[in-house]
Amino acid sequence: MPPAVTDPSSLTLQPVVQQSTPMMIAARVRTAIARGDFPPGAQLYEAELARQLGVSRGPLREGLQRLTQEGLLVSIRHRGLFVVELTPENVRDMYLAREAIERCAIAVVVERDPQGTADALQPVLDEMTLAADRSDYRGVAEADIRFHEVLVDRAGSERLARVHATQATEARVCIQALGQSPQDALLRVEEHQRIADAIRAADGPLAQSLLAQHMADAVADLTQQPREAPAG
Amino acid sequence: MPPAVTDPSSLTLQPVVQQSTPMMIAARVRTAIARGDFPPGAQLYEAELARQLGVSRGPLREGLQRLTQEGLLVSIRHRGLFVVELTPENVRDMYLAREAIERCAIAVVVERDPQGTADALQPVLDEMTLAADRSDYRGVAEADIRFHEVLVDRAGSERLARVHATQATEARVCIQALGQSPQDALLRVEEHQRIADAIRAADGPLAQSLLAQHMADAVADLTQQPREAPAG
DNA sequence: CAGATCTCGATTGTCGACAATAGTATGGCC
DNA sequence: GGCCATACTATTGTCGACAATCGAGATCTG
Repeated sequence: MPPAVTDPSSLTLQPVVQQSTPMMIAARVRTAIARGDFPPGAQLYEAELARQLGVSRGPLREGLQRLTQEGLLVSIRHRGLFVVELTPENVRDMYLAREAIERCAIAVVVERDPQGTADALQPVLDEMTLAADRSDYRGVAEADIRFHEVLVDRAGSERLARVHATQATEARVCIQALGQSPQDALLRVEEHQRIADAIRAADGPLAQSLLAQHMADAVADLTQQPREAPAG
Repeated sequence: MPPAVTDPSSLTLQPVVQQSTPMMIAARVRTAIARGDFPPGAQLYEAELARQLGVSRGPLREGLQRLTQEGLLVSIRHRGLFVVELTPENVRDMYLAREAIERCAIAVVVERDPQGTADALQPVLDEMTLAADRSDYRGVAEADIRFHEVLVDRAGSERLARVHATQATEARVCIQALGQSPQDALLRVEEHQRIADAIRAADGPLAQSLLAQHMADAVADLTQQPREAPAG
């Protein structure tokens, strides 16, 4: 056999299209919802969406079914599909589920590769810090999401990642629907930094309890219930 | 206003049809897969399935999209839909995700209502014991699933429950594809009883570690890797 | 006879049209 | 004037048909 031009494993030219159309549609709509184009409670009209995306209603409906299965949309028969509402109860449930997944992710990465994970987390933290310094709350929020995404991805679990992807979108919806103050942003950066430090130190329980505190703070903010304020 | 016949909240007569057709289709197919009608790796043919269920391919595809989103089916473009394979890696990942969810459920129920949860678990345990006594491994497996379902439902979280529903189906597929020995059945009953006891004692960490051990045992069985055998 | 190429069948992917339903606006009645 | 019944409209739910793609078997060539 004549020698190949290069090692086949190195030129990895990826397939042109691999994922199904409904999957891509779901991704698009998910992003749009996360961006705030469709606020919580808004109805999604099939005909218009299909027109905008340049597809028929068939594939569109299949993609929307996926988002409904994820819980991002709620379907009312013969009425339509609506973006999930952010009731306090819903928010608490969202963060409960997120905590379940991320606690597991922490346990795995601490066991597997705490250093590498902390290293992967650091650039995200730097970006978050930068965004906080220039009062770019949107940027802080995006980095926040990315932090948790990186954390879960590092666990290397397909299922954890899939569940978390849904939760991250819901989290984005929360953040979108929420203004932020400078002290909140700084607190958030601080919390994430501590979690990363605990992971680097391979202290799973500490990282998990810091995570829980972080989540509790976020829920308190979102549900507008005053958390225990420090005296003074 | 004349007094109502009875308290409206007590006569809860549910709507005739409320859930969407794709949702019902997904439930049917999910059950069929759990029952073993479609073994792991089998292809699902749209036309035939649609004919059997008495619906068109449109709604059927929408329902199947849900199962694909759940991870129970895998889609290959222009090839078809296949039931997920039970590779060792897959099994490990499945149980990792299950453990994440159920640890959280335990934490919640221990905090909330350990007694009530233990009481709700007891009949399932009794049934499991009975099944084990008469060597009804299928019955043991069903009770096993039910145990975890009750546990998660008791946490009262919509998201946890939804994620777990998927995982329970995958677990059913595992169990379906697995023979059992008498000593395994007895061990399993024992493990579940201890978890329930720990929950009744409101000892969250103990219950969680027992759960972890239980899951590890199951994975060891399923992946056919010998777990550390007690000497003797 | 081995290998590659071509053709055919089956299955999936996509679309447009029709039917059914819920909400809305209008008209009539008390 | 207020309330109920009715017709209408917009949207969703469903279906059948057509197009695109892949795999397998047959065919041809060296």
